[in-house]
Amino acid sequence: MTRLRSFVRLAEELHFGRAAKLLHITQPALSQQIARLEKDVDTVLLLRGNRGVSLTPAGRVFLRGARAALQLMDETTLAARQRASRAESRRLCTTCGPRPDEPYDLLLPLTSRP
Amino acid sequence: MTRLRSFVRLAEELHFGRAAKLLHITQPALSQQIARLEKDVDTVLLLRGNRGVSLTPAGRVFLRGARAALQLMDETTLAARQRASRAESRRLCTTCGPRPDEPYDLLLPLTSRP
DNA sequence: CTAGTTTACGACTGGCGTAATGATT
DNA sequence: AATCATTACGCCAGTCGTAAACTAG
Repeated sequence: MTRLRSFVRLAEELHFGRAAKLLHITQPALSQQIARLEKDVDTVLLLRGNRGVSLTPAGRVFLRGARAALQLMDETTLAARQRASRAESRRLCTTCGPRPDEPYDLLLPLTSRP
Repeated sequence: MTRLRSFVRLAEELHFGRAAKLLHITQPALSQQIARLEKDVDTVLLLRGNRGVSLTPAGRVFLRGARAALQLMDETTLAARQRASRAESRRLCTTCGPRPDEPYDLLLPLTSRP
């Protein structure tokens, strides 16, 4: 996951030094992350030039997917949290009873049910 | 990432033992993964009953997102690999020249260009 | 020599497996 | 007692940071 975020940042900056700084890690650490990512995907995602970095076609493809996946996970995490808070506030509300999709046995341990 | 796959599998099986077996890890390892995942998301995703496990509303929301994200990453990895292979075979083909979206300087090191 | 990336290496953290503990029927 | 999940703990792989090495201009 961290590797994906690092890759996206690097693909935006096209410069290991700047990207590493923005990610609050050192340049070698970023280099290792990318190396490992490329090894996992088994594909060269970017080309190291002496005056910076450029994306390969595979890298561009991967960038789109990585961005989408990261955004999806962020949204999902947020949605789950919000869903939990909503259930929580409803559980504390004494006037509203349980609903079909939210039975008490999914919200409370059996021991602490009223 | 592994945690997401573990969670999805567990959500399908609703049983730590079976899910762990299918994931080829031990039950405690799976328990720890889920615990860390819930800590990261800061939300209870599933409720441990004595006769199995059940998803919370937040867990169901998270499950959908996790499934989508995992599938997206799988597809992306595959797509990147295929893109790389395609570029590779085209690079080896002497009759087809470079295209606008595939300039030589992204496919070859500067030193080994014709 | 400078700018930029990678390699080497010691140290730390995370995650797994085994074994023990807890809780419920 | 039996079943299912969690906690405790030792161990190994992964990852970080510092420092050294490599490459191209």
